Amino acid sequence: MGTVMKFRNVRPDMGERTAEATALLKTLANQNRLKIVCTLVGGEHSVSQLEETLGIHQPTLSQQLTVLREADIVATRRDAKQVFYRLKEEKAARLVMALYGIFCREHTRH
Amino acid sequence: MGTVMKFRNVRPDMGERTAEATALLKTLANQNRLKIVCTLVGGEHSVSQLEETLGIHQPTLSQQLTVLREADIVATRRDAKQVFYRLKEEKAARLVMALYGIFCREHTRH
DNA sequence: TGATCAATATACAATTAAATATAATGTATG
DNA sequence: CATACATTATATTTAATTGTATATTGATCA
Repeated sequence: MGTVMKFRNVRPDMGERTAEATALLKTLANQNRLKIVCTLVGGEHSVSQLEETLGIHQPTLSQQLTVLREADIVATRRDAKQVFYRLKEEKAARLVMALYGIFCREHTRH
Repeated sequence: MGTVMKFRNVRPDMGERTAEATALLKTLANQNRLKIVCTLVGGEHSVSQLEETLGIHQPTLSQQLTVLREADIVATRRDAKQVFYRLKEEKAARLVMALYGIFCREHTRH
């Protein structure tokens, strides 16, 4: 109760996995990239769709998509002139869902 | 099925909250800080306990604790010479628990 | 075929921020 | 006031972000 929190029997030592976890956190710790990934949770989008939906200008968008691609978080499919992006990494999708629960619903404490 | 994922009916637009969310992600997107927060999920620790447990040398530890303090993620309590840190921000605790679920259990796709 | 347009990607440069080691300083206790 | 512990300052290195310019790729049509 109060503000202190304890989860004594869960012990998330996270140990060896902090490297992997922080890598994912870093990749998503950018407003543009987080918006992109959130959008892709709803299904694949082309670059121009993302550009219009998010209002991120094209080279910036492409650069951040490259970051996500190199982090293996997204995959692409080409259809004629357009390139469609989709989520590939389940961990990223799960993290976004968790963020959604934390930030976009008010404190559903159980 | 496959690698493509869709959550059509969940729509985490995240909208206005990306700023808040990325701020938290950024704060945790550092191995030292993530280890500290993971440790604190198990209850409060003094700086020297953290130093010993995590093997982070003392000024670095103190600097990262300052970052966490300024982000309002931890709070402190002084007992004689020692300062004890504890988690204060529930969102951070919830995010760490989510990370634990994602990285420290193998794919509990239920 | 080659000129052209539209969609996407890359290169580069400039700015700004992050990380961490070393050193110096603060502060409570005994 | 000496000690143990904790914090802050400084300096250096390294990385992230984003704008502008340019390049690539695929489609279209004269």
